Amino acid sequence: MSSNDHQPKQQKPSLSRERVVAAAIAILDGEGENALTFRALAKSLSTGSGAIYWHVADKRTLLAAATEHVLSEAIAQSGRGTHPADAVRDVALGVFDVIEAHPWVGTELAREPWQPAMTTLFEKISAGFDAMGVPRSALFYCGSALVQYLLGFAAQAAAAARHDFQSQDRTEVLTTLVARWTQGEPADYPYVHLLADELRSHDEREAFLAGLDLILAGARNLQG
Amino acid sequence: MSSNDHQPKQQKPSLSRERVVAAAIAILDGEGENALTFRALAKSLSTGSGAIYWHVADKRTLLAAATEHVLSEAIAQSGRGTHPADAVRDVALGVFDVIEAHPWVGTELAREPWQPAMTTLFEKISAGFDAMGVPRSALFYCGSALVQYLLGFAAQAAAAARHDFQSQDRTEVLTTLVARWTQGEPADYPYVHLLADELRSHDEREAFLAGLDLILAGARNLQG
DNA sequence: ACCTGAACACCGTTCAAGT
DNA sequence: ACCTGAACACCGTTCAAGT
Repeated sequence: MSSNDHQPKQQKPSLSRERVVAAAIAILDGEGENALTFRALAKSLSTGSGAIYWHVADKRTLLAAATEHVLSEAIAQSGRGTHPADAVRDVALGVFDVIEAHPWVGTELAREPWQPAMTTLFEKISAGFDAMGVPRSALFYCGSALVQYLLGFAAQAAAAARHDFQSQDRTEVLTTLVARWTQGEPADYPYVHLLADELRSHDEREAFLAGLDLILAGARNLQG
Repeated sequence: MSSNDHQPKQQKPSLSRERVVAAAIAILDGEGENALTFRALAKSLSTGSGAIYWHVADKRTLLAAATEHVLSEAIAQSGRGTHPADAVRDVALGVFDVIEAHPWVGTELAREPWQPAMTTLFEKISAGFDAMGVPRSALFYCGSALVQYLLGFAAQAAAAARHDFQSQDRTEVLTTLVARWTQGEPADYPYVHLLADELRSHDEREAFLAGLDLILAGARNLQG
């Protein structure tokens, strides 16, 4: 059509599993979980939807691969800290940060908790508890408890992000939540009403760390 | 066809929100989460799929109503115990038992944590922590931490149940999980390999209670 | 070996038409 | 007011046909 038609044709880069996963992550981050369909993915990769199946087995696998991509590096690099408890905190905060940045990771973890990266996480956490002096017989329970706390946060954060994404208004979402929260009679729900303001104004990271410290304190309590 | 054809025609009971929810629960319990479709539901109620929309707004609402139905009663009746910590344990165990009996409740909680029944749960838990002597300023964090631990268990239990449901063989599922679990080099994952046997043989209820006690011990630690 | 895109099976949801 | 069931829009996935 135009005069620069004769410049070398844009070499279409061939598809690969990495490019598919990268495109999936871009859609998930930019347009939300519901926007990820094989048709949308094919369009963003300028290919047919069937082509994707040559590189990933199905949507579950694709979601797992995307999760693994953003999670594994964060977990691998985490775990620093002079005291063992700090190292455990650092690992947990690594996951926290990933979920804040990519809420769909929270959805995926809540649905399919045992991603490969979670094994690395369990390893690091167990090492931390061991270094804290937790007896061998309690290591598994401590690790499991921390993982489950993490998964619970993931579920809650992902649900909140999904609602935010729909209404584009964080304050409105929180107001709605607090309204439902305080729907019961104050006489029947004194603590809920007492703590409703904190629900509205709490800092997620601070609450996350406070809960983490509860588990760490409980674990410290198990020292021989 | 047969001679008792002239008995009074089976009076077809009219539809209602309760009957729809009850039928949904029956499908979820009996045939699994994937079996719940509006077509299957309509068939089991001997009606058209459009009729259901007269009683429930959409599938999300239906799932929430089903969850509320099995969860609210369990939570309302729980919370007994002579010591405050026992009362908190009792509430948490109530949810544990519901999820063991109806794994789809775990999926739903992991996806949509703030069901109405969860407000009652938060109320009871907060009362327990207060009675344990947790300072007012830490009540919200303690309650949130316990809820998130519960949600994490819900996610994990539901995922396990989904896998069990597919392969009809709990041992096989566990073997596969442990195999993936111990896939890494023993030198790189010493704790994972050390604890793999416990992953295979652990009692869910015991592990759940052990994690719960970690949080309770941490909370007790906050006493003024 | 890898890509194309129409076709298939199956959803949730709507709605004109009935009673 | 409530029910019926075909129709619609939209999925994930498959597959014959191409290169």
